[in-house]
Amino acid sequence: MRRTERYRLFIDYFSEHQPVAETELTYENPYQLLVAVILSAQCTDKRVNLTTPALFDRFPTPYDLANSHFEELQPFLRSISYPNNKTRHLLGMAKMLTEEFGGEVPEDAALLQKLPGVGRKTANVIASVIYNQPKMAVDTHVFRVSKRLGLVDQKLKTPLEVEKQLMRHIPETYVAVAHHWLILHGRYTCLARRPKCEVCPLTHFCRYYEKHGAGGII
DNA sequence: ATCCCGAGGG
DNA sequence: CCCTCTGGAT
Repeated sequence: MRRTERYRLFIDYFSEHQPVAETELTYENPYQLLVAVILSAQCTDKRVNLTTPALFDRFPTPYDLANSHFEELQPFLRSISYPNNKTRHLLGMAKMLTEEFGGEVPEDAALLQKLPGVGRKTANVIASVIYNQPKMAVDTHVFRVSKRLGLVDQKLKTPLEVEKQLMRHIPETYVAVAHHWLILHGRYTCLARRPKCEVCPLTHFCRYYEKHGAGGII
């Protein structure tokens, strides 16, 4: 099957069954989403959402965060992964945001990536969700699922390579929603360890299923 | 044991 | 390219 055909089947299915797909992180403004996405590295959204209410209550603006310090902030992040790194990231991010960007979250992905704790994936999420830019953030789910489905070469080794191939094939107007489709599919069906092929609606064009069959283990 | 909407540093 | 960070869920 040709690659363009896989994209058509993928988009057709989710357009029909999941026309609206958005992030599960809870946030009320760009600053809050930026913080939430930074915290979400190697951590479930559910756990981030348990952490952020107290955090946003104590630090409602980047200025509050910038005026804090490690010992005060770190306890808020104790129950998520990499609390020490993320404490440093948030403090550095807030400092740069307030000192260089007037407290506003920048729109440009290249500027976003200058912020401590913000890599390409996080920058693309912000640019896409907050500023409606056609950016594909490649996280662990997008990386795994797009390869399994055969949307990109299975041998690709970096998220950037996967991002480029996806962007080459997905129409701009579908990039944002397709990102969330890949996330949702990876989180609830195409699981990393034991994908639920028996209930997956995409097996008729999935390269992973074609190769491993039902119940195939990685 | 392996993974979770990664980033930074070597 | 690799490694480290590092809590919680399965």
